[in-house]
Amino acid sequence: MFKKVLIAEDHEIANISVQKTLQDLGIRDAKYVYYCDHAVTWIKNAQRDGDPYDLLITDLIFEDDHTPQQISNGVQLVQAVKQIQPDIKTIVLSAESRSGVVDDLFKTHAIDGYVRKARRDAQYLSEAVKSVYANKTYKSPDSADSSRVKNSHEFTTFDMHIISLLAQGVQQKNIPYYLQQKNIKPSGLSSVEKRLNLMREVLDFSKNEQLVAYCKDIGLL
Amino acid sequence: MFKKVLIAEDHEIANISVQKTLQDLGIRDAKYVYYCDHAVTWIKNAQRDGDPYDLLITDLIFEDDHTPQQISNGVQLVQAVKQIQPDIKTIVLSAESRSGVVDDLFKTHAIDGYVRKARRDAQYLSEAVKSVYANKTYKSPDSADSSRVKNSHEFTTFDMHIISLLAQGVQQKNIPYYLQQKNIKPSGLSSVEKRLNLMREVLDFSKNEQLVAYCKDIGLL
DNA sequence: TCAACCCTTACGGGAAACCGTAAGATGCTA
DNA sequence: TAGCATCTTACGGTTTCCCGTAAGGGTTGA
Repeated sequence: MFKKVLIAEDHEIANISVQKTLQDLGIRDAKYVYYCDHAVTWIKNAQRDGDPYDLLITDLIFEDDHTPQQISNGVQLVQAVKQIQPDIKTIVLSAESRSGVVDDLFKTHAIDGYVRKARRDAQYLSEAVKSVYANKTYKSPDSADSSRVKNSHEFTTFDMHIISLLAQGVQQKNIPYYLQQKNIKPSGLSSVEKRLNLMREVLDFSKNEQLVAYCKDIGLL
Repeated sequence: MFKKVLIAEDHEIANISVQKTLQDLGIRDAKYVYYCDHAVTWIKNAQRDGDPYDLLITDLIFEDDHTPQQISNGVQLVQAVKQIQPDIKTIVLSAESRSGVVDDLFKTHAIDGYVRKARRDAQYLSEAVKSVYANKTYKSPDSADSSRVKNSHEFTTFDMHIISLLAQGVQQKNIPYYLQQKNIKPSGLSSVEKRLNLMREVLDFSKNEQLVAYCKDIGLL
């Protein structure tokens, strides 16, 4: 089993339980911190001292309490930690249920496990730690049934820029201007219109409001 | 200190920590349940056996896991329990941060304490239990900010119907038809337009896409 | 080099949404 | 009941959006 584990979780109540779960798994050396910056410091120091951590368990959202922090959320923390110690295992523990966000964690940030804070989260966390220790990835069963991909659409960054601008209240006819500002390749109004039309058609939508709602739901916005 | 305490909290991780917090306060007889209906049963039986509970600690939101329940959230639970045993003390433990909701809990449902799930929630919970035992109400300090109401907008059910229909892809000009179907009072197209215009103005938005995004963000959709 | 192709952009007609104005309906008060 | 206020609806002109067509611009391959 893992020897050294670092827990980054701002909620005291959650933090306590994670500690207890790890104890029940026979993990003695568990350090728990309430801020992302502290987590980075401990990872750094352990690495420097030749006694690195085996596993990082982190939340996604850390609440701002007016203590200025360099790193303010779990995604940034995972990135920073992997830069310091690329071989560290990571499990994310969060209430996030949107499949887009969770899938992105595995795909883009190469996390090893995801446990959604829900009914049997302690049990699933225990299973996650065991799975990850066996070099397997783990996703708690109640999280993210991304199977509902019916007639899904692979959103490009171009798509996301457009939808993001719409959600910010930019008028369609002004979108080309904003795209040029960011040096995004197709910037013509017709291209924007064509792309929106395609997205709506694939997803069987009729209005842009649906696109915005859909992207919010799956966590792309 | 309280003798008998009942904890209703579906998240295992949170439940474990609440138990531990109570133990640290010297409370031995703490029963913990994961469903509202179970809570009601235990309150009833204890009352019947002449050994009632002194305190109920409950979450607000209980996730549906396909186990059919009579009572599905903390507000309903508090109401039901007070009907069985009016003198029981109640502390709500929840992530809810909207001051309106919290204030309503104290005013309408006469709860004795509120602890927001946040950084020092375990510590605040401990303080809450002690305060409530001393017949004082308690509200955790971080749940206070009712100041962020800047240019907020109180959404009516009418507003929500309109935005919901938009998010479902209904064309604006067809919304009157849907409103009539549901016997919603103003159903004219002009009324819909006026209302949308007002909402956009109050929130300083220019497009309906922003309204949809906003409602998704604050959990109204 | 030319030609075929794909991607991007420009244009124009028609539909929908936006917005101001005013007429009608409802409700309250004197 | 008359008068006033408020809410609802109807109607138009303007803007924006939608969508099909076609022209420009770059790449590839014979």
